[in-house]
Amino acid sequence: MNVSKDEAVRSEIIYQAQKLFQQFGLKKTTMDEIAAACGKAKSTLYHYFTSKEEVFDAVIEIELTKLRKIVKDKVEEQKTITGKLKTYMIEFQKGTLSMANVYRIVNNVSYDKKASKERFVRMMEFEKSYVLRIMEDAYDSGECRSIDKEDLPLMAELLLAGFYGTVKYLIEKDDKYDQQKLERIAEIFTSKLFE
Amino acid sequence: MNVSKDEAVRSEIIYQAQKLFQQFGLKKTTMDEIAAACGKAKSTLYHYFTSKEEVFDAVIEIELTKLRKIVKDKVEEQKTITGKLKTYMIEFQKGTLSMANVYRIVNNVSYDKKASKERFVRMMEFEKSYVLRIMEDAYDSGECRSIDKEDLPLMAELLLAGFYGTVKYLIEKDDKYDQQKLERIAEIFTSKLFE
DNA sequence: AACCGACTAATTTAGTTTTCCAGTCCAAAA
DNA sequence: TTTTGGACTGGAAAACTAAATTAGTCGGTT
Repeated sequence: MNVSKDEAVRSEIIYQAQKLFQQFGLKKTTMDEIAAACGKAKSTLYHYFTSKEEVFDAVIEIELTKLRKIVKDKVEEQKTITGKLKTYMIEFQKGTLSMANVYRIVNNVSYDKKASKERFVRMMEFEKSYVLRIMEDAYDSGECRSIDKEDLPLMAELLLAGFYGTVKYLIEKDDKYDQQKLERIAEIFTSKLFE
Repeated sequence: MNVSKDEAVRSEIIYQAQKLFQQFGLKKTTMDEIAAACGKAKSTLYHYFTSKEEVFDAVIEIELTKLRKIVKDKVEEQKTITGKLKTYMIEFQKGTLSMANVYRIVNNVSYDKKASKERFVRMMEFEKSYVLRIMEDAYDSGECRSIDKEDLPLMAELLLAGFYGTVKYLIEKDDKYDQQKLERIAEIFTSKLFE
């Protein structure tokens, strides 16, 4: 055994699991199926992961890491705080739509409410800290002087919760997704809340 | 028969149903129980309402009417648009906490997802139009000139969806309800979004 | 016209059996 | 020694059934 081989197998399991979770979701994908897709026996999987949930979390982590990289690159192209925040919202939202597993976390599509909620909160904590850093950077370099620095954490929370609450409501109500409206909402949220 | 007698029976049914729905919810309250509480036979109820759902909707309507009256009185005490909007949010939210049936609609606690979502959307449409009127009045009397009048409907929607999305998220996360934080959120939402 | 009791059709619940699947164990292979 | 696979297990979920509830109807009574 060597470490890189070990890593390769792990990656293969995650890769195959991702495809299956993507299509069928956490509940309707079995460990036997993941093992079969890898050409291995189920018990082999348990040498690399302690549980099915852990496999799923690994898949989610990979997807989120990918998504966050994309979002980060786009955000960094922006110069102003409002440009950054607006870009963040639009790109993150766009990304969730193209990643079924992440979509399920963000929109609480699950069979295990408790676990799903925990994943959502964990993800949100990370996003909040990222948005907060964007805000603090802007604050430190002299933008948005009209806001108290100690209000920034609450502002970050409000921005995210408000934005996702709004998107969710609009999706529920309209039953269709409107890219332009989304941009308009992100615009209002950022410019009004933050300029 | 006379009309006022008819109305009295209707009211009695709604009143008894309200108490039962309050305690047990829509699903776990039976028409037999409502009838028994009224001292009438079940079939009598069907002279006044065509279905159990209709009784429930009547109860909701009564509760919402009461709540809206309270909110309206409080809002009218306020002079400024931000004062009005902040008061609206806080009072409406406070009201939902004291009315179990309204609470269930607002927070989507239900056994019938589709019906519950419809009730929620219907309620929100009404609230949106009320908030919009507050905004338009303020606009017409010269407040908030920095906003396009045609943006007001979207602003009303954002305010409500954002506020409720945020409150929901905070309740989920904190698992407890903080009156002061709620006020701070309403404050930021209104002052930042609207001042 | 307002009401009731008895009825029905349909849904819900409760109980049982069967199937499935996450996770373990042990032996064999590498 | 480390990795793997096949067989196994316990517990949970699915499928099915029988029994009980309950929304809504109807014919008759006051």
